Amino acid sequence: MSLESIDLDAPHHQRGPKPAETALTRRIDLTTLRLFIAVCDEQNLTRAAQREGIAASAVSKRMNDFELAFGVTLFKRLSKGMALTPAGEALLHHARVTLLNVEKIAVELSEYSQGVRGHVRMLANLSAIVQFLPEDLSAFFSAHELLRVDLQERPSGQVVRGIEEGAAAIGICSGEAETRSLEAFHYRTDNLVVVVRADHPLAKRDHLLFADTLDFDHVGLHAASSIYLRSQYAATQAGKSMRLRINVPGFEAVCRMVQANMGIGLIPDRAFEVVGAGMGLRSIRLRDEWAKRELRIVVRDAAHLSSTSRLVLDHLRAAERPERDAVSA
Amino acid sequence: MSLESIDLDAPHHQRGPKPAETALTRRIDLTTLRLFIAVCDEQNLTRAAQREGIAASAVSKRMNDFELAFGVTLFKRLSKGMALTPAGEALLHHARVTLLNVEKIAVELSEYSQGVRGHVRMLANLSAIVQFLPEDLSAFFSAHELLRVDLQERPSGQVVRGIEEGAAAIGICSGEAETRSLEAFHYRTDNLVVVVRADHPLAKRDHLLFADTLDFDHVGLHAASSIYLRSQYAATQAGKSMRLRINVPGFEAVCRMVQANMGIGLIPDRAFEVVGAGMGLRSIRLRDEWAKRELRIVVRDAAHLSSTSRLVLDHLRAAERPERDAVSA
DNA sequence: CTCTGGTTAGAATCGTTTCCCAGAAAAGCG
DNA sequence: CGCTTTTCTGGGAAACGATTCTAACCAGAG
Repeated sequence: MSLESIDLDAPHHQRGPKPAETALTRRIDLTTLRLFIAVCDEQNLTRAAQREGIAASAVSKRMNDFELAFGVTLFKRLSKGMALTPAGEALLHHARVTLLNVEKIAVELSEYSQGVRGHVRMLANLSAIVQFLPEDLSAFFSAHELLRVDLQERPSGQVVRGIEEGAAAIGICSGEAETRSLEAFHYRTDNLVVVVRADHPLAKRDHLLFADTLDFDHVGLHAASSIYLRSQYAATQAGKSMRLRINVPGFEAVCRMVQANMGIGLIPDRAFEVVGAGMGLRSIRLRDEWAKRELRIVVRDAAHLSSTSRLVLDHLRAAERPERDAVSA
Repeated sequence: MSLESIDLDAPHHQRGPKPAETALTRRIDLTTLRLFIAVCDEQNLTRAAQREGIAASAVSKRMNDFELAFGVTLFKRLSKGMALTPAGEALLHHARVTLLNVEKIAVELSEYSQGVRGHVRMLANLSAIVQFLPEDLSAFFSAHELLRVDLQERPSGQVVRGIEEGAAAIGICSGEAETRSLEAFHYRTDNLVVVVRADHPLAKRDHLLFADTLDFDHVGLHAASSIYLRSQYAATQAGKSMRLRINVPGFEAVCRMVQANMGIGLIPDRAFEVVGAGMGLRSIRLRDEWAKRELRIVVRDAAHLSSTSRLVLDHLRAAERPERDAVSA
């Protein structure tokens, strides 16, 4: 049985007939799962029954029937209550995530019942979320009040993966991330700036080359961030090293650290305007070519996007033009 | 008299913070979700009913009741069949995920019914999976035939996150990853080696300093990998730059690229033995101190681990000793 | 023997399915 | 063009099946 158990997700045929599996799948129902969780929580069938507002005997029957149906013992019946077996623990984990999912369904559908007309799941990296999405999405919402967006932050690589797997419809990632089989569109460009205290030797400069900053301590973003990766690489190219005092998660944290005199930071220009403006810090534009970065929109298949997602996609794609390219018409 | 009206005493102070939500959650059941998916797939209620082996009117009723319960329209009823509304699409997505989960439950419980005694979910980084886990786990399975392990590959940072969130019980990540609130144990150490073609100028060397390799083109791992990060940093420290021709995902791909004369590669020693041995390549040990790396086991709370997970944890922790530390007995 | 906690039995109840049919909209056909 | 046929979704009554309830029973610990 060696490594067979390592998750091999063989893509079965469309809806292959699952001979015995289907029969068992049908014997699972949410009420049973809910009760099962209650019993696990309380380690006591009677209390679980009270909590769920149902007779204890009914709970007992459900648990027994379930065990019988699967030929599995979920609990050890002790005189003091019920204790999970390993099989029970396995079930508990899956039951929890399943019910969590069901709650999501209820919440989302309730929103629709209260007038929401569409839902779009999005993944985006930090730069996009901090700099552009708030305004773009709020502009979008003012035109489409009844739409909702579920936005989650992920590093660019995970964004691509999430879109590929269908976890979300629209993703925004760094232009350097491999988009593999996905369709990609230009979204925005930003420019990295150096963040320094007002009393820093570099504070009076108008613009800089990254190499000029390498004589000072740096505050870095977390290691998976593309800014961190890119600046490390640039330091290497310059034949110098970057003196990192600390790595923090998020642009605001970078600014705080800069404020606390831990070093200088490197963040996108718009991010500085948003999170660092009121902190008495200075931002200095980087002239290096790589400091001008692209953010891209990725989708699995633009042609088959849901109408709602398409609205969002079109809006995001159109968002930049008024600011930079004059529309020729 | 529906169930709501039978609200006799039952003071549920326990946890009733979801007044309306709970009620709605209870109106969702898996049969309805399954039927709903069938209707979406077929875009036709009658065919969906046939496929599920049930009367069409029953399906119709379920769909209508469901829509009524949530005050939502899921389908546009066309004369040619049923077409999803945005609300329907949202539901479809979640319904698919939920049913997939339920199938996992059925599969896993079936395994238990066929004798499996325990299940452990693991996350590990690539280095661990390629180098050590196959042997360690297979040794483990030969001692515990009736246990199962679900192993998924993730970059070290995501491993930590997954363990924190309870997505898995045991994680293995780079020693450099921040383990935050997790408990961490030593797992193994490996040593990076330089992979070169047999006809490469460095091929005859017995050992190297990383700095010696910087005059040659490199084949890099994907940007999130700790090897890539670490070697970039080392190049910086050495005051040189690393000339990267290409980044690839996986040790075998690195070796293939080296074979194809794209440059030299940097991978762990054991990984070379496993994936690069038969490719006519040479591996040269790196003497740099940082090239000796640690892999760590992380868990959320070793004291409260399930008995099955504990077996795995103990096995993994004990795995290295026979090779390095002689047991004093 | 008493308390806690789980299980069983039988009756009442509730929900679901089925069957049959109606209405509505295309599609086929003279 | 009008008529019939097909296809599809919805509605109602009866039958069936599953779940629940009450009440009693059982088993171990203190």
